[in-house]
Amino acid sequence: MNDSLHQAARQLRQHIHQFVALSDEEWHGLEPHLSIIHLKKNQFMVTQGVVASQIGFVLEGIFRQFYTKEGEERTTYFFFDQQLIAAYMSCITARPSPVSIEALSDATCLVFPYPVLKALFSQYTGWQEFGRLFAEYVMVALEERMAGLLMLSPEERYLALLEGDQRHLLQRVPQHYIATYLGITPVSMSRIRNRIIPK
Amino acid sequence: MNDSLHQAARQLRQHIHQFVALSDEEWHGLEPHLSIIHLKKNQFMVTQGVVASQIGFVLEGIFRQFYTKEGEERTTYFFFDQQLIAAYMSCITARPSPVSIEALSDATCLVFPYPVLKALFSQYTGWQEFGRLFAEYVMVALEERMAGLLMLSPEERYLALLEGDQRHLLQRVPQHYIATYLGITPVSMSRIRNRIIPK
DNA sequence: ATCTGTTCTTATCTTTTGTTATCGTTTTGG
DNA sequence: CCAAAACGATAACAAAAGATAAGAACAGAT
Repeated sequence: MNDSLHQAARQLRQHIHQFVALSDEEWHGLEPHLSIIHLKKNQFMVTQGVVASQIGFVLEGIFRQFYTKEGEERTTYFFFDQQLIAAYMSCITARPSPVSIEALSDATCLVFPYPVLKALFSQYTGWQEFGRLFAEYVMVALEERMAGLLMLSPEERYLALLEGDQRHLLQRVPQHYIATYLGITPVSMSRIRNRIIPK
Repeated sequence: MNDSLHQAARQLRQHIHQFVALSDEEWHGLEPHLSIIHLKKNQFMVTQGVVASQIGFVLEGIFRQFYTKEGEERTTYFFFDQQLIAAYMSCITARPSPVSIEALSDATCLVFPYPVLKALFSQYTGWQEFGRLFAEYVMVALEERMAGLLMLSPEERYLALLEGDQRHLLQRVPQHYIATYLGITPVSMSRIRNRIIPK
């Protein structure tokens, strides 16, 4: 049974390796703090208003991150397989999370506490470097997201999604979540689809 | 004459100190690479399409960062006194910058090459930590910017600006730049102002 | 298999925003 | 100091998006 934990840990290390090559010692600083959680569809991993303290790594499943305002939800991000998942901003700032993260399917995650990661930052240069590179990675993603919202029309944003890497993955999420991700209403997105598909 | 350079360097060190306390040795790794540049109003500090390699620190002046698309410009950020200024994304990714940065007034900056900073990252733990904290700082700012664009109406975004820290500084920049910063046209922003001021 | 709730489309109506053009006013450069 | 350019407000019209509601297709649960 612990096999699955070890295998998952290996996957996470592989993922982190894309950012930085950690020594075995550095890696072993994190490994004992890993555990696996299972979530049912529609279960929350992070709840708005609570200070987030867990970092996850998606082993299986789909998640959405969203803001709520006057009962209306706006999706800001989708998380898929083999991705780090967290209300990272809340972890960093230690302020209550403005967003919730919800499983859109039954899901499995490897998780560990952010305080552990933070301690590793100051303890090991490899982890400190990972912290920088990961933050830079998120930064670039956010900049592109912001630029899209500012520069592209709703139709262009939809088309960009269709051409993106996550094209096929997004087919598994309800369209009204995608609509709010694009900053428009589901009705408006339906019109856009209608306008485009005929081609 | 070198006095001004030293004084500027002290200001930069003070600014960086908000992120991390550098040892004298760490600081001296950067100091020799600092220089001062003067820009005239409307002069570009970073040009779209060129790989940026300079980090600046605004000593005096106002700057705007903007995207261009089919001749239309959208401002993504304003930079003021005592702020680090760069097409950081371009520096990090070593890809041509999608944005330009333009002085909106005669300006003075302290500058240094990004490659120097990058070398300091791997050489000193203090600098590595600064790299992480700075990236995290930018990340949080971008997340808030994105959330604003996704969650707030144009009018709410304008009101948020009026209540922001940079309230007074923004009075010195032409309104049509602010309009594109909010993701709307100058005409639309004029309507919003009209709608609001009567109160 | 049926029932219930969700999801998506479509239609209608309203509101908001963009577009274009005009007109004072201010700023800037020669 | 003057002419030209830039700036901001406003009006009129067109285009796009939001709100709401109705209905069809689909999935999940009992």
